Amino acid sequence: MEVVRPEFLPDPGRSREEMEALQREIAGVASFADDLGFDPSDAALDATPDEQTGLDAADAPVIVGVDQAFRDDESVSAAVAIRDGAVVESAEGRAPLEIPYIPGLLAFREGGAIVDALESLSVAPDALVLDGSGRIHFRQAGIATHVGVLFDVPAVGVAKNLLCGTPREPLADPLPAGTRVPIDADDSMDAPAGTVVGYAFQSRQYPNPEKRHVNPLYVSSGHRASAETAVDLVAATCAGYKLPEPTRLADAYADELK
DNA sequence: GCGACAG
DNA sequence: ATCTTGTCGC
Repeated sequence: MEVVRPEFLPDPGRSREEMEALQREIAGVASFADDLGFDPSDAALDATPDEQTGLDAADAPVIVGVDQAFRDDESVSAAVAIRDGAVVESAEGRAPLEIPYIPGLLAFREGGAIVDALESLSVAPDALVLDGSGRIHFRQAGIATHVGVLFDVPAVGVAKNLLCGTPREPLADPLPAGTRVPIDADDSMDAPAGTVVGYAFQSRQYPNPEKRHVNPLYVSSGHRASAETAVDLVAATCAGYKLPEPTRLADAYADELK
């Protein structure tokens, strides 16, 4: 695929102020409304052809999971494309690590490798699933938003920890599988207070949560999807594990490359 | 000054 | 994210 907004490429050499200004600009052109072009349920891994309503495996949407691993002074990005639960293509990208990890500026540290990987992908993704936040970000432009806007493709962010925002209800330790708790914007964010910027989503849970439990995922829209649809897509691509399959596969491939 | 923060 | 074995619970 190809970058369609090169002016938004994450340049690690910019000053912090310039990076933040770019993120506000990106948030301005990002869309947090549904514009997927497919039904999230059709992204289910077990989308077996159904004579009545199902679609052919060849017509199922292509979901691309993206994740990074680090080796010495370089970032290695892995992009794994899945269609109907099967891997149709894998790509890798690399870029030198030029800046340290700074909360809120993750895209400027890892974005280069991600762009490198996605540019070498020959299939056209119907949606991207990235590790990190989308709209759950101080300036509503997390790494999922940044990458989604760069390529103008639907994107969702899946994080294991909450960067900012406030769960509408306190997150009980063992949340039942399937639970969705809205994440409201707080004072640290640009979004108007009360805006639902994402969801805490319990993708799976152990049989006896009282003894051992799984923490929820923090899902947010990156681009061209609503917060609800972002969760629907993640829920459809989970296969019994905490992380959605596209992410798990990209994670494993990135480690393999490293 | 203190707190708080994806990967 | 990464450094790392066993161990607990399912």
